[in-house]
Amino acid sequence: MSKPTESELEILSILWELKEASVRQVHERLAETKETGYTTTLKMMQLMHAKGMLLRDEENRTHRYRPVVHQGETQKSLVKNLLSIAFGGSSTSLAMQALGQEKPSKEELKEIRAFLDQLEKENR
Amino acid sequence: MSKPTESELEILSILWELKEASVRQVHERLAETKETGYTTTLKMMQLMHAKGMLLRDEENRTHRYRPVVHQGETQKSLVKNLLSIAFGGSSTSLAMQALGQEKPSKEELKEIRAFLDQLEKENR
DNA sequence: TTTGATCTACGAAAAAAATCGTAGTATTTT
DNA sequence: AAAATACTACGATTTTTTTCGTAGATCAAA
Repeated sequence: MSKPTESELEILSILWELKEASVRQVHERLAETKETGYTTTLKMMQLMHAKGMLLRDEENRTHRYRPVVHQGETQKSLVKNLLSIAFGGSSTSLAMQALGQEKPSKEELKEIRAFLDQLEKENR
Repeated sequence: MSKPTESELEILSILWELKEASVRQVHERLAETKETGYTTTLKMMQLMHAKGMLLRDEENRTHRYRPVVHQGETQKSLVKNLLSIAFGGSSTSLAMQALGQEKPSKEELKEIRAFLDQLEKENR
């Protein structure tokens, strides 16, 4: 599947969170942070549906949408792309850049360390 | 400064690596992975120069370009953006996603662990 | 049952990004 | 010095993405 555009991603993240939603719901969320018309959101979601990015339940007059791709897969390809295009492929520097930005909590630190141990173990 | 587009980033990363280059050099590198015409690259770089993203040395007939923004700053804003738009702000999951993608070497693992220790120390 | 609100569909336009051809010069090669 | 090659400038077009108005249908409220 082709890479979602910036605005498609905005919609996707809302849907990932809500699991499923109407255009109205998505639009309301979008409008919190962004000046945009209802029909714009509608069209956007129709397009995404046409592209196969969203599933649509047309049972009721108010259609309900769900994302086709899972957040994890999308994250993976976005990271992959970012990695190659801006970090010269170095996941280490990307990771550090991220962690420096939004400091992890104690629990998260633990989690990351465990993850690193895991990686190291596999690596031989 | 506004966020670079995908193709602008491609050019930027080449320039970050070479520090400074002619259109021809950049184009040659681009062409390795991408089907594209010379004048397209030229125009692109002229545009980026006009936008203030690239410096241009016009001393000689063959102009030489250099990036204005540093890789680090750009990485920072890209990560920030990705974090909020696709990872719900969780740097931990972004970091793990990245590290899982491109496994770090032993040295890098060390580096990351040191970085984590550093973070933890600061955090109190 | 009329009025108003809410939806979808759809066409079209606007805006943003990317591509490319041509012209005019300078430089190098033959 | 003629011919081939390498550059830049620039306009224009194409492609992609985003925005929005209008029409028609359904539903809810007065």
